[in-house]
Amino acid sequence: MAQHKSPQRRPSIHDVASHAGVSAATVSKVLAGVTTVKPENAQRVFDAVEHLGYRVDPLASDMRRAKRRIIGAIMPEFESEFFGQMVTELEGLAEQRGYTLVAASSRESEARETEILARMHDWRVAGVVLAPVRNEHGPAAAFMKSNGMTGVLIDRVLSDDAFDTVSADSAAASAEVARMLVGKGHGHILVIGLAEQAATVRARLEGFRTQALALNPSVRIDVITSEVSVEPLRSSLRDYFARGERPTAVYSLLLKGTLVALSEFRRRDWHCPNDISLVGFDDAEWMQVTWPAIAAVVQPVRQIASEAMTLLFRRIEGAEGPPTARLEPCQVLMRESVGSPGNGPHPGGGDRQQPPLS
Amino acid sequence: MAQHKSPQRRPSIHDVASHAGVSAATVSKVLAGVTTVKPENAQRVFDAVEHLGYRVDPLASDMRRAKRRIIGAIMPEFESEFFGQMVTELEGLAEQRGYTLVAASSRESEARETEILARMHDWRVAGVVLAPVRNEHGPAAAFMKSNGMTGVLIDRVLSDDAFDTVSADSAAASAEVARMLVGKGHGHILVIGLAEQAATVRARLEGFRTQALALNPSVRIDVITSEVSVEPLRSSLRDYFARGERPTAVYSLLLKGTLVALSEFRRRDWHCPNDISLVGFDDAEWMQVTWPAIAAVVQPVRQIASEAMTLLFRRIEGAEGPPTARLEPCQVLMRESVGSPGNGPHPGGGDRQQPPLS
DNA sequence: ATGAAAGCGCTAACAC
DNA sequence: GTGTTAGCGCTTTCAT
Repeated sequence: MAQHKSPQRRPSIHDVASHAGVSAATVSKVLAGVTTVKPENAQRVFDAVEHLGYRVDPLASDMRRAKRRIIGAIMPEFESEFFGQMVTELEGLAEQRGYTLVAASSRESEARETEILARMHDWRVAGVVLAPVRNEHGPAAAFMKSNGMTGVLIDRVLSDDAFDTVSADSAAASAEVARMLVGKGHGHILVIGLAEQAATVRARLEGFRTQALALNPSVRIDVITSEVSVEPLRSSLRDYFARGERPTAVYSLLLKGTLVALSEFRRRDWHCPNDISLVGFDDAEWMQVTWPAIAAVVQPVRQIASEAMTLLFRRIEGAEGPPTARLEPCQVLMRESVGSPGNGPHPGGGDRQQPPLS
Repeated sequence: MAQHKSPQRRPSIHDVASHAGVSAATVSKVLAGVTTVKPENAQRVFDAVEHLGYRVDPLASDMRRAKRRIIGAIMPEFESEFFGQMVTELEGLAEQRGYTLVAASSRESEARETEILARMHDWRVAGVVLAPVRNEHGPAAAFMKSNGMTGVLIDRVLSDDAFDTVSADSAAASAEVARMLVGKGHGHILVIGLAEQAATVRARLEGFRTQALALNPSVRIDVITSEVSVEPLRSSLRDYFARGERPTAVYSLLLKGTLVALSEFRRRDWHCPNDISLVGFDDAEWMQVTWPAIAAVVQPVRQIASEAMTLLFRRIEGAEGPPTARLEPCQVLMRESVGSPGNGPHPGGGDRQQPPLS
């Protein structure tokens, strides 16, 4: 039980040393677990530590070290469940190994991403977990490379020639979605996404398309993507429907797209799954309580986080060898938003017909 | 433009000093913006800095300072939009002032909360923004107090005798919800919440009850809360409905409760707003795209964050005086999940009747 | 087995 | 104005 917690100056290693009647160096050794210290002295040190409520100052301790026990994490945003969980996991994993995690949000900006990275470099972080805004070929990864930083790239990446990468197996998951949709008889499917996240989105798209066409060569797959942000995507989608296109199912390659799709369905008073089916990449808690529940691809957050940290620490400890590119399997959650085409009312070119509600 | 970015040893202040032909102390002064340096020398320093690509090591720099330029942030979780946005805001605000934000999730555990705080104390953070799991009277705040840490308490707090507090004006927002619900003719309303977050939840409950009864003394207000976590709440709610209770509206005092309410409505095939109305504390992006859109109280995240940081830095800079307790106004977003009672089918004790969907 | 000494990279007094 | 001198709190040779 710690006592003497004076709100003022915290005890330093010297206080412990003098209290234990040994030198600071010995205290340091004892606390580092060096076994060559006389047990009796070690015990005195432990007693002094407890008595004074001494705790190592990680900042001072890191000063003398080559690599500081800090891990940087850069996520595109913190607002979604996916990245929120990711940060939580990474934090726990870092803490387990005695490291402090410093997380920052790039707010979907590559410029900010590099600035943050520079700041983390200033801190001499031991390693970085970067979830790039776009993909592994952006300026952030380049910065890390040219500054000899050690890191792991996650999420919107496929593989890299300098860093280990870990991401969800988008292609496989998308193929499974294709199997389900085509299996249910959907012959005209719209896929929506943001193209900037090139690597991942392309993988998702290709995985889907390949599997769908393999199962039914005559299936029609339309694609709407936006280069920039989510609003252009909304307009494109609106135009697409306005010109009378009537797919029986929509597959959104990202969460924001799922939201956009739902809101456009609302505008037109279309209900899932009778009027149209919907599947989205990325699950969220609300998707199982809405009416209808929304089918979704669940990314294995914990596995990605844990694999990323394992690889990262391996590199921090000096592991050599070519970078690895891990793909973690996803789970596809079929829910009520997916039905068979032609089962519901599905009025021809039907536009809005009634006020919303119920 | 920085050059000579050797991936190896980064230039130190001494490298800059010798390159500029001055002492390290002078470099330090120039970089700190001290004006008593000969302009010519200052320029040589800047040149050297640019030439070498020198950047201050914040860790080393903090060593000599009393307060380190680090702010700690502890949130109950990162997975919800509210806390995700909060961290993003806090991070930006800290960065603006040249501070690094270290964020950690207490994962809704008071024990972990204190551990994190202890670790942050080890780092000698200049200040802490704590969003306590329960309220301002928990062990975390006590720890801060007894260790003389400076901090601000946010979100699940009302006021404290040692720390400034900033939170949403739950009571006022709840009163507004009451006005809307009672105004629409609801005479039997169920309020659900988690009681542990005592301070805030009680404020919300009382704000609601007081206003509702003022408007219509005969309104019936049932309350279901759980001490522990969300699952008991679900059971209680299920029991409540199972025993035939049939309020015309539900007001959830927290996001998880809204989710639970929706999923229980689903179980019974009740639709909003025809079968029952719903309003939730805490808005989320999905609430406006689901069918129906869910009415919600929006907390002013940015204002809370900005006010908290302002107060915190004032204290860090040594401001004295009694702690303040700020309440930031919320916005109530009425949406389709709220209707007038008796407008829809609303079958008496009606249990499930049809398969779900549309 | 232990301690003295020398820093890590930087800043703050205090001379000059 | 500027440099010298001392450290911040800790770790790490390297004598002893």
